[in-house]
Amino acid sequence: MKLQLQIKMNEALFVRNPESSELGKNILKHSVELIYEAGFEAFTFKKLATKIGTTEAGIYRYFENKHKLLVYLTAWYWGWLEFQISFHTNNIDNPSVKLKRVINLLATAVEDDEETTHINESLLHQIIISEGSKAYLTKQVGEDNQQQFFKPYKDLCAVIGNIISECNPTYKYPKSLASTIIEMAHFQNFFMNHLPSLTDFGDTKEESEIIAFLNDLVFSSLNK
Amino acid sequence: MKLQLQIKMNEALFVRNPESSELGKNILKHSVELIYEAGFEAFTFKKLATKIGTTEAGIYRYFENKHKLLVYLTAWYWGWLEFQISFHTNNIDNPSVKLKRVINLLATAVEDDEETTHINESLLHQIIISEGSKAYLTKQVGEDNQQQFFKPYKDLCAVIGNIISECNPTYKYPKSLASTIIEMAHFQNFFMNHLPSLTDFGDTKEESEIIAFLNDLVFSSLNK
DNA sequence: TTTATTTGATAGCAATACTATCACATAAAA
DNA sequence: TTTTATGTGATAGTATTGCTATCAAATAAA
Repeated sequence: MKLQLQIKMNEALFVRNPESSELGKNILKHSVELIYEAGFEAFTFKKLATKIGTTEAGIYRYFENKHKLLVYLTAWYWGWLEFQISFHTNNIDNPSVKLKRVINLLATAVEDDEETTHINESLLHQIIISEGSKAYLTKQVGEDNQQQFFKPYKDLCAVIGNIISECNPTYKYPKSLASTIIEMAHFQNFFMNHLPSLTDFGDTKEESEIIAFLNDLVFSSLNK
Repeated sequence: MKLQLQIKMNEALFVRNPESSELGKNILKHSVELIYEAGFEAFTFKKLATKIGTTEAGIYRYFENKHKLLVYLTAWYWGWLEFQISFHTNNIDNPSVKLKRVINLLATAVEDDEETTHINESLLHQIIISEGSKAYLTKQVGEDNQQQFFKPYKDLCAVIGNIISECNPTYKYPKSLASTIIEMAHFQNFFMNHLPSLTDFGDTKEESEIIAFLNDLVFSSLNK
């Protein structure tokens, strides 16, 4: 059985639904690869079109501009990750165990699941680390937020915040701690690989150390 | 007495030293204002030139491109902040008191010190919150780092890491905790103002709450 | 078989990101 | 006082980016 994971995306993120056609799926697939290779600043629809073998105008039929495409990809990622979390923490009663599992999922490089989607989750994970914050660090955050573009991110944050509150109902900052975990799972990874002196993991460059750091951080706060 | 605070900048960041001429200082002053108003993506040398009353080519005589200018401004900010920290924690023996003071400085909106420099520190602080990470979240981090562009940031992180180690010599992640404090002082501020559901401060939007959160986070970790 | 949908191909335009050149003013050096 | 160096202004030009519009061919649905 080959099960198709379909993530319901916000309609305002695209002009034409990229999941609805071959070209659309190609745009998603190759944009992930190209952003990964070239970085978001150097990424253009022209280059993407050439890579796919279509024209610039063809891309514009699906996405208004590259910012919307980036927001689409990040939203997809957060939706996908929330599914992964609900899947992997299913049937776990102990909220601390659940939270540890969540931290693992956040900070672990994902393997590409070739069966389920045309998107390479492993590359996308790297993109989220390097480019993810650029989706909201803009002048238009307000409007984008009003259009619910960041709902998947906020939902995920709420889910984690709830697990935190389960661990310790008196803890005062569940949402801020949740967003801290999410951001730091990525930033410490980026720092470790590119600006190692900002971390304590420069020598080994092991994800497991980031996980240990985050666990220490979180459970110190919750078990005071 | 009017004391001139001069921050020694990395020579590779500029073509011609902007501190060395009136036009140069104007570039710094107005670029801070323009990036603040328009955001970094919409900021161009053309617009800056028009605002100053010079030409595009005039700006290029000082900065190779807008990325270098952003890196310059962030480097300046971190240098300035390290000075503020060493100034305001001078003569404090107790490392915990020192660390609290540091968290305050990181998370508090600075007032512009019109006397000392032509740069509006208050606007620059806002720029660092919204655009700061774009200085290093690029494909060229490696080369930029080799040229020591991020030294002021790394130095600041080292300073804070040392205070953390003074507080608790057995704590295993002083540098990662330091970079976490720095980043979160800014990100929680950005979230509070633009994506409030990612924080616990959406109702009040008070900086003091971010400070309380960071203090709780840090001293829970250090006083286990 | 008609009609709607999707794509490819081409054109074009305004803005961006630069580089190059010449001339003028001014201030320091000879 | 003349020479020389320095900083700025003005103009021009080019490649790329970001985006819109139009037309025709191919394919699939009605």
